[in-house]
Amino acid sequence: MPELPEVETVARILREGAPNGTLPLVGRTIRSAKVLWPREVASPTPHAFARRIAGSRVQSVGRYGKYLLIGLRGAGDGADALSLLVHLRMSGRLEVVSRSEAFTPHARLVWLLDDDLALRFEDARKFGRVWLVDDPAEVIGKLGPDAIDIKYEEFVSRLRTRFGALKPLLLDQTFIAGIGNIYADEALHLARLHPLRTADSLSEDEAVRLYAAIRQVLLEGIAANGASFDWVYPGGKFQENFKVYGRTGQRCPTCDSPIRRIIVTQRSTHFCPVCQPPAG
DNA sequence: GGGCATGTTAGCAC
DNA sequence: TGTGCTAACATGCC
Repeated sequence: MPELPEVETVARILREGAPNGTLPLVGRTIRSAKVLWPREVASPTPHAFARRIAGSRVQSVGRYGKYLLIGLRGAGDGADALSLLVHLRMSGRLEVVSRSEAFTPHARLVWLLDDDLALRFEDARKFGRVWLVDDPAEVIGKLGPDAIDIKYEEFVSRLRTRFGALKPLLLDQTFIAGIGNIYADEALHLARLHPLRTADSLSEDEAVRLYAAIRQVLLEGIAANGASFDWVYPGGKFQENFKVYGRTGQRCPTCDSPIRRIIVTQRSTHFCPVCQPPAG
């Protein structure tokens, strides 16, 4: 499921709960951690991870790029601040559930909470990762600015140091953090830029369009609670607004031309050949 | 069975 | 150093 808008939606639900009765995670005490698939614990060792997190209390839930940042206060006096970071990768889901619902077939980690609740990390494809660190920068320190927070001046100054194609650039989390394959394609279409245009070829006007398009598609995605269109993740509505992603051969909503699909750096890339002409 | 999948990383070449 | 290509991670759906 997870690009910036989907991760933001998960963070909001963990912070505030959800209308369907899902309770907030903030304020809960983590009694213990059950590691069902140790390879998803990136740091420290799974044993140390479980030992160190036990007894801590959830202070905050945030997001940076595609990472969930869960702020903890450790157990005991002189309690140290800890950060639990979760990356959902391709198929991760993180939800507060009742303890009786926690141990599903795809549950990879389960944190047992107070009041017979649990925080469940399901991940069919096992690509997800969790970290327990003193300082989030140990994990996210090399990421670029968050794609929602970045200001235009910084976006352009970073853009002007790059020379490669726009599609892989938008997916480069050290350039800008949070954009994935869907929102990259949607942003490039909205900006009327071909995915293989190079960063150094953009005019000032085109750079403005790209910046504005990124903001718009991400904010619309957040407003729609993200996108969901397969077996992985129910909930969001943004898939109903896709203009190009997954619409190969269908009509461009702007100009009625058939949407084309190409492969760029191993990723499916959808664009309108009329609205997004190649450089030339 | 083959092709596809919202992500990231390592190794390699230029 | 920047860029981009390939393979790998592991599983499930169509």
